[in-house]
Amino acid sequence: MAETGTQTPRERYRTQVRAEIKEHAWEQIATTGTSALSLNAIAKQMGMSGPALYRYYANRDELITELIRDAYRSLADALRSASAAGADLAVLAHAVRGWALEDPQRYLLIYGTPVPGYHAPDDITAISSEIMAMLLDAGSTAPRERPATPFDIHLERHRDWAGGHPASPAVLQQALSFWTRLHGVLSLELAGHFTGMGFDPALLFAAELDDLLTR
Amino acid sequence: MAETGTQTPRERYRTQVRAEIKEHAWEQIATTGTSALSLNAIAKQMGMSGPALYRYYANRDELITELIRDAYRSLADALRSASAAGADLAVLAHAVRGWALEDPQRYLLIYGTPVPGYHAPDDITAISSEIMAMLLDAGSTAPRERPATPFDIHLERHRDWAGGHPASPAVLQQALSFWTRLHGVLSLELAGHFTGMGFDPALLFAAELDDLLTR
DNA sequence: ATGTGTTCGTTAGAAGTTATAACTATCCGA
DNA sequence: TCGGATAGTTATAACTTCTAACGAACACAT
Repeated sequence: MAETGTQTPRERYRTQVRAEIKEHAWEQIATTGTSALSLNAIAKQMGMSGPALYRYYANRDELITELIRDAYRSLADALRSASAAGADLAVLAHAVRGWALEDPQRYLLIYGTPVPGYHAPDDITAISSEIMAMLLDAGSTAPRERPATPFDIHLERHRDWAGGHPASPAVLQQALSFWTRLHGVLSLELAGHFTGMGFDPALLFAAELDDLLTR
Repeated sequence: MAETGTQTPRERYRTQVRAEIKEHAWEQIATTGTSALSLNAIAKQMGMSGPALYRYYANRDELITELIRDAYRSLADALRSASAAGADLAVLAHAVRGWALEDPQRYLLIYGTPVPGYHAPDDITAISSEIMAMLLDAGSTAPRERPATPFDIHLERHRDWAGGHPASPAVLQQALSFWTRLHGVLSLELAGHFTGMGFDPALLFAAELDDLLTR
């Protein structure tokens, strides 16, 4: 991002082509899903022969990993700008939902069915931690008061994932429930499991969120 | 299932081969995921040439659809036998969880990322409805009493998906939350998003369930 | 018992895919 | 202006799904 001015022409061209490849990849993913992503098809769309693309991405996995990274970054950005505006968990929830509906396949690329054996590189899990930290921050502005649950006690002893965040176990639990509940509604909605049922998924989403926050 | 005695030898052989194909398919899915399922590889494993398999399944989609159908049936069976033993929602929840952990890819085949444009045939959605009905039955044995929520009012007017089940809106909502919450925890767990975080997903699952039932 | 038609499995092949190797052309910096 | 790095090409291998054409096996009726 910085240092663009000191790039050589070749470097500039290279990053530009890589970006264009990703754009075509996103288009293709949005319409046909990630499993049907074809490097060959992208190359043709860009007017070059298949193998030329391997100058820019070593293989299909590397491209997809880059897309996953970008997707995580995009989600983190959305949450960060909401957080910067002083958002509480309710606002963050609708930020997540809006981001997911904007491009369902992008959401599913992150939180959908993974290929067995795939392990995200460390920098991606770092973004994931950053997202978690934002949830914990938002939950800490109005921490819940309630009697300790068995899971609270468990979390007291297993809070490494919070990365030293000084949230109470109740807030830790709230962040986890926030994540799993919103994902529960969102992923079933995006996967089409509610189509034809008649009710409005947005209201179920709101109900689940409300139940969590007014606990 | 019935009429096995009146099957011709050819019919018997055919259903037997189809079953064997599915067994190999499940093996392959469990290790490499559904996206990497290869009809060719299955044929080789069975000692026959690739195209021979097309006598039994018209194409890859038809085989996968059959696997989805079997998975739904298996889940419905698990819930039905638990229900028959007089299970409440808590027991059903652990039945679902046990069933999912038994074969994660089988769960994800049903509830994971779908291929855009795929529509399940009617008999599969019928099984899905049957599962929903069992949740409503279980929730009706000890119906929740509580003030009506906005979502309750919405459900009052959009309850077609319940298929004429006489459950109160509160129970309808409970069944939906049951579904989405358990799926939220389970799918993230099965997708590996909790690995390395340290806490026990079973306890988060239990906490989410408890929160729903003691509401 | 002997046709006979259905069904099964084969090989051949088309049209894709990912990915590598080898070659050429282009570009950019020294 | 020259020369090495880089970009793109074609050819090829090894896959995939799936169709077509053929032969062989089998079950059933006469």
